[in-house]
Amino acid sequence: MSELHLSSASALLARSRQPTAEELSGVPWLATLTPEEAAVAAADLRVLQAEPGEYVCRVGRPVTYWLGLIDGLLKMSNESDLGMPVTFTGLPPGGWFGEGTVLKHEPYRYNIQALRRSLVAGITVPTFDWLIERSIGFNRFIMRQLNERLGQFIAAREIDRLSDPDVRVARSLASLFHPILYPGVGDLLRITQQELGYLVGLSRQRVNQALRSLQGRELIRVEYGGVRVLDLEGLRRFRPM
DNA sequence: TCATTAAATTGTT
DNA sequence: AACAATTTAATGA
Repeated sequence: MSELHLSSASALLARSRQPTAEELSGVPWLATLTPEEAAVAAADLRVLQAEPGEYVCRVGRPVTYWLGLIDGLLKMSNESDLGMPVTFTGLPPGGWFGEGTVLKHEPYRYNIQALRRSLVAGITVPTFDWLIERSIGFNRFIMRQLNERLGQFIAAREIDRLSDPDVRVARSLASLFHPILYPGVGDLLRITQQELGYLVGLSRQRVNQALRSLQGRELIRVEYGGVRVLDLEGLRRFRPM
């Protein structure tokens, strides 16, 4: 996988463009704003295409945007002081991230890398601050987002401790289908078995085996280039027999 | 629109 | 890790 990264905020800016109307509909929090607020936010919104392997943001970089995913798939990793990857989280369409660091005006604490060609959206920090100061709906969205993400990170730590590969795949899928954090996913998640392997830390073969085990229990349906969830609760509760 | 070909993804060993 | 089978995407008549 290539090690491209954005050399600076200006590089990101140069490659970005204004979103189309269809792309705007993929931004879940716009609907929580008043028409006036939404107009301001939409005017500031930029989108850019991230290539596979490309870093959207890196640890330590100054924050210039609050970012979200419209289409594609990102991998979020958190590194310890020693540079050892600690937790991985998949980031499907509809997910927005970095609000914690944007709020505090601190450098990014995560690496965000595109697993495949992805369309990333962002608003500038001043606009983010403006919405926080002004919009009740936006604050509600952010508060719920922070709360849900905290729960997700706790779940991710538990998943890392699990030994049974089938359970790990089941729980990881369940967190990728989180309806509040990732409203853009729907019931069909576009992810290849290879990509899922990267996220869960398993070989593609083992992921394939786990997926058809889960399919055998009517929890999911394996499709070409994606997974359809039939029973989200069942995935969360899944235990090997 | 259809047929052909290449590329991506899956299923199996 | 390798291979065959399947699905999708792209191309051009």
